Amino acid sequence: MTVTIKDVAEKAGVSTKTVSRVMNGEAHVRPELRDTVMRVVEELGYRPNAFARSLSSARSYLLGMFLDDPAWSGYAAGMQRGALIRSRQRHYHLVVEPVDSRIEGWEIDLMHGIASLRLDGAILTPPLCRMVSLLERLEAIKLPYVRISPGEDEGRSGVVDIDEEGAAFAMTDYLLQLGHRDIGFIEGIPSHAATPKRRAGFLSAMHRAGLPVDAANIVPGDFTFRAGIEGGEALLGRSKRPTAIFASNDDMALGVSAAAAKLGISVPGDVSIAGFDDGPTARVAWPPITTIRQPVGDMAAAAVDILIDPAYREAPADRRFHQQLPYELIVRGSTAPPAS
Amino acid sequence: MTVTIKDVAEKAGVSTKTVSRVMNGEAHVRPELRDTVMRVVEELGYRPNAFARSLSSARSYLLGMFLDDPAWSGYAAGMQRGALIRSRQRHYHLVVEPVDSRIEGWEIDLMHGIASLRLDGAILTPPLCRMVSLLERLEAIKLPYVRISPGEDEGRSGVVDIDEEGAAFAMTDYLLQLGHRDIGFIEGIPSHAATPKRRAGFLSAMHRAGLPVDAANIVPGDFTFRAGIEGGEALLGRSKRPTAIFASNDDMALGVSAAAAKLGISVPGDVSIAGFDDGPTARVAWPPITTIRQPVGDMAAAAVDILIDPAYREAPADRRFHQQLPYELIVRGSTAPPAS
DNA sequence: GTGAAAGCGCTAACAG
DNA sequence: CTGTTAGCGCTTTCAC
Repeated sequence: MTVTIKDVAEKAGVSTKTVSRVMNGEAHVRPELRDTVMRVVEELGYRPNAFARSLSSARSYLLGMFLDDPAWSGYAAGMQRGALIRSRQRHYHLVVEPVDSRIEGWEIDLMHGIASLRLDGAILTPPLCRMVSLLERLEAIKLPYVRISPGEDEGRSGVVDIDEEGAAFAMTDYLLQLGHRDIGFIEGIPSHAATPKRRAGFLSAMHRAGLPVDAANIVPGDFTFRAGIEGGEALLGRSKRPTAIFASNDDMALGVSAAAAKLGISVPGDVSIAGFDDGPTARVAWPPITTIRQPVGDMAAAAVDILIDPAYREAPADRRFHQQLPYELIVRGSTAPPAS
Repeated sequence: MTVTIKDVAEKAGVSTKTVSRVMNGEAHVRPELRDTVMRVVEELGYRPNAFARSLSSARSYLLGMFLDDPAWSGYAAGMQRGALIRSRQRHYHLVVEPVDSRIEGWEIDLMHGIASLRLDGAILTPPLCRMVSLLERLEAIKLPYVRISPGEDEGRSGVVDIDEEGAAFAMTDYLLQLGHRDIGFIEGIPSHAATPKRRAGFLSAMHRAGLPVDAANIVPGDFTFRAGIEGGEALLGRSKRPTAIFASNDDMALGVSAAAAKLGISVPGDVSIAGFDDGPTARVAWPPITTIRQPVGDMAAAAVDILIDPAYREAPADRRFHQQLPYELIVRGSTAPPAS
């Protein structure tokens, strides 16, 4: 049989409540007693039963991460990894809930799943973090949540993001510094808040440089490699093609790179290519992709910290629960000055 | 307040035990009563509290997946995704436990983490599935586990894998069919069981074709892109270079591809490149990588099914709990007949 | 087929 | 500072 709190209490000659206090690091226990208890805990190899604990207290020590990413991209994987690791450090467990919002009834499914688990909080990743009906449901059951890069309605909950627009501006500016004037841009999927922001950053850098942006230089995309190929072919197939292409994420940048290879256009000799995210794929390309590093792991970890903070339930709108993490411009081999 | 079993029992005019029986799909309930109860459950939106249930019964409806993958490759992500989705279908939850076996004391940490959760079972992925001391610990606490591709000691538990050797043989054979005779091979990380098996498959295909394998044609690797670059440079930098290179996974194949690009060697014109796994990176390369599709998602799902099977606890060595899933040779653009 | 009573292992609330 | 008393919400006996 497994060791229970009673066994420990008995052997240590104290009440179960005292053991409980020690295990939870509460104050008001004499240091000597605490040591005695800890020793017995070690001896017996006692581990509190998480279910019993959750049943009698309000907390479950369980956090949820809701993910709607059919492609299961490096972005989602990195988020998960970051949240997982931090959760463990803080003695919480993470329950990842994959969601497919294309399927009718997904919200109800999701709510059912979490209703029985009594999560202490949830992390909402894009694009779920923008689905108001989901937010309302969570609020209705008073489940605290933190959104990652929602891009709007930021007072509604804790938020972790980066300065998407600033980052896109910085990348565009970098390309301009290299001497590029005719720059193509491939957009992300419209459901993500990052999409308009990255475009805005691109446009504002172009405008600030006094450069016109030909409408044909902005093509739609959806963050997939395939979209990058198609966008790349569209941009590079024109008679007067851009000397640089900024794709809204790395997978699309790789697609552009593939399109260039197909067309016999060299990178970065004939065309420079930039991505966004610095996901796992950006590094396994040749040439490696110049990109914006988005600290997805740290972002997820920050979300965990916010959720665990006891003060968060009281004041979810507090400024300190809105964290913007730094991005970084990573210059690799896919960008160079334009051919003269 | 949330709805409890009592509320349902009261409103339906039955005992809590009857509600419990209905919720658990037990026999011995009159159909009409069952319907009444179900209706009330719907009306009230009742969801059983997983903690209360786990506390009083033996089951937790929680499965663990232990992952030791510092690189957090597509392989691990795919496994996770497959297990996650199947777990939800079966009304279980999956608790992913990332592990870093390079850190002293990881086993104890892991055991602590799971002790409090009373998992119903665990999925062990490579290379954890080969760590005997871990297996012993799990057996000591009677936690059923299923191993993914352990490569040895297969009677010890349920196992899900593919025919690694056969797959490597098939790939090599395909390259031979194309006309290649001088084929380089890059090995995986030694801690994975797949590593010697893939090499064995390669060697046996070469031997069967009556071809000698120069020792210099087999270079070490560790499944990373970097190792692929290094291995590729080693193989392609030689005066008499191989006309094809078979890397033990996709990331390394991409590394070879990058090395070839650096050296000005065209793919597949001058050298053919093949990978293994068909992970997310294989498709975002140019040219796309010819590879072996390993159904990682299905493998993880199969592991979930085995763990949930009530018969598994009794007879973990039963043949039906050893499943070998089919692999598939995926021909893409990175392979072609050798230049004449 | 159905129900009553007794916990599962822990913590909250209150005493002392 | 420490202990006692009640449950948390469910399932398990074991009656009926």
